[in-house]
Amino acid sequence: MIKITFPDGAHKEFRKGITSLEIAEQISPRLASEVYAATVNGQLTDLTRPIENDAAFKLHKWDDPEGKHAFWHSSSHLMAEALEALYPGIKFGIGPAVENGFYYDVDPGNNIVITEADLPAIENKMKELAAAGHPFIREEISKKDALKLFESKGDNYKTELIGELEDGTITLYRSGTFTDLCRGPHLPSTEPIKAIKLTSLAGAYWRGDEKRKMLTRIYGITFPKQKMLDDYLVFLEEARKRDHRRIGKELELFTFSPKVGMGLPLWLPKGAEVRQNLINFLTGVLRKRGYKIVATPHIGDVTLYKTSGHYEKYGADSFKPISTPQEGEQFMLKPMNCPHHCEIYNATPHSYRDLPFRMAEFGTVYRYEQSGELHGLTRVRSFTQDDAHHFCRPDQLLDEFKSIIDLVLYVFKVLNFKDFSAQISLRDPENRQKYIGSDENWEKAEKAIIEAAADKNLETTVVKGEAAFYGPKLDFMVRDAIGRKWQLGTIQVDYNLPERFDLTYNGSDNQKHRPVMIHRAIFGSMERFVAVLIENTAGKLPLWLAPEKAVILPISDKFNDYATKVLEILNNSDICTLIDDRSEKVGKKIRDNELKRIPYLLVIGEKEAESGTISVRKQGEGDKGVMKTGDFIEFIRSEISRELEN
RNA sequence: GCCGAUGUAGCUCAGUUGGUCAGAGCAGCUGAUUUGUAAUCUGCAGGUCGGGGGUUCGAAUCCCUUCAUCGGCUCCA
Repeated sequence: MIKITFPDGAHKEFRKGITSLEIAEQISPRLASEVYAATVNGQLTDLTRPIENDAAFKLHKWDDPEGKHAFWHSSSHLMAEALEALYPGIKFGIGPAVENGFYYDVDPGNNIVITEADLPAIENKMKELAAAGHPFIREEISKKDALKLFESKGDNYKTELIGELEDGTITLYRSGTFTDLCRGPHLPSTEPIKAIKLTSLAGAYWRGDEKRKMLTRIYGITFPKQKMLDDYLVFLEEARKRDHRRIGKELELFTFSPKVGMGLPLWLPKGAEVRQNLINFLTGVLRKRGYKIVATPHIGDVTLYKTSGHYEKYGADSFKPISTPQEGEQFMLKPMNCPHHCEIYNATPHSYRDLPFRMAEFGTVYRYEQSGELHGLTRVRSFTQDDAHHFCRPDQLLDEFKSIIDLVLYVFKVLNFKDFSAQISLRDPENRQKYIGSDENWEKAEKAIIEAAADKNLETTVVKGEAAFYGPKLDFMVRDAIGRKWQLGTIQVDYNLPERFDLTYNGSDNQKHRPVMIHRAIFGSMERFVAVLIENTAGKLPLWLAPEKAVILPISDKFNDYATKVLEILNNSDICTLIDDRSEKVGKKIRDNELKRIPYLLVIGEKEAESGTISVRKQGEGDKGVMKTGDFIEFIRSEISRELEN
């Protein structure tokens, strides 16, 4: 007998060799039908594998990420089986479970192109195979046999993967006619896979290398119940309505023009108002925190970027340098503000007493992003960073870094951003030539970031290979409406630019010393931040940010005079207000202005005109009752300061 | 840049196999109505069917090319 310990600490004896599925069945048959994987002694495993020793034990249902993972990974095998049936000779790359479903990278060969029109047929084949309920069978196999098996199928992608594996660690999973190299775990069979949707089709380079062949990636998602799939599709549809590109157009916030150029956003008056509100807010916060605001030009001499190292790293992928009538003179559109800021630092001498020097600029930069990378306001070729650089003594680095973490958290809190994550981005130890600077400085910088994040009790994930070329960073990521991650804030430690620009300060010993530089942005860029804000709020911006705070709706033309009077009072009180004096019914006016996401709708009719009041309706919430105009002004002001004090 | 898809009025979309297929709703402008908390009615105007080239007696529709957009990949200082 073996002792199985459950997550709640309870334990029970079972016969040696019992499977997780059998344990679940003994607990209840219903549970057995709802579990998809198990963790045995910390190891995620198939339900059908025998347990030979005492073990800590946990079953994974759909609600666990592990359960979904097994479900979707099995679904990816199921799709592969369907593909193999429909496209004989098709070759397989990798086919993992992802956050929302799964994909498989395939090479159909023979110049066959799989298009979206083919997806329903593949879905149907999957449904047919799933209904057959073939079991997933695990097999351990030697490297030699694995190579032989996949060579015989001509599956060169799989043999490449096997070639890199240690002998003795190779497992296969078979289901129906399909056999795959796979670590598992998998469902006991394809039977629980009831609802199937292949969602999209894309190209993906083999092993993520753009020099290698592009495979066809088929994305799909599956559920144990049709209802769950239906709900998911409704959710996706709702999310698409929050897309900032759509809302940006509906609410007239920003646009793009082919005549101006792709990826070059044009802020319309209302969008520019939102953007300016954010800038004003942040500028106020920065001043309180000892930042000095600076301003630099949109171009810089190429030698500036050769000094910083950016030219060597990105010169070829940038907007080409601008030539002048002067022979040999070349300027670049500013792709970042840091080199300019270094020269501002160098413009005056610095004493150790004056550090840290915090320099901030809303600096517009230009980067030649590849055409296929552009995406609404989140990925553009011209954007304004809320950039700042902290120049500090080495002994100040940690505190300075921590103060920036506080600042980011403060701003996110005011803006009610809850759903963000923090990522520590370190260099790729395998690929050191991608980075500049000494190993010693890199280690110091990485250590400082890890320590500061830990000190602030920030929950972080560490990703190697995501560092900037001059230093490691702490990035703040948020999700858009459909779950894509975008980097907003970033804090980066840099020992390299101070060297390259020969930045110094006089120490207490009257010797020259090298400051450390921290690059940081909170919003990241005004463009991306507004985009994420729109998607998070579905366009219902907080009052203080809304470009228009209220709209007056006279019930009929008879009250236009009074309405105009109220309009003037509100606008003179700095509450940006509109009037909707169309000869429409109030119902219509309310509907139209609700859809414009104007925070307050002020209905005015006979009663109001007589008593000098307004009838206040809050966007999305309905009638709030009658108020004196003066009280409304006070109310709006207090609402705004409440939001900003948050 | 790469793979796949899409592009018809300001917006959202119809438009079968090439032949009354240049259409609708919303928005806009007219006129009527004077309205009490999410859509009043009338009329009008709006498009070289993304651009260019080709096939054809005839192209929104088929082919080529180009631009842009969308979903991914790669990239993201």
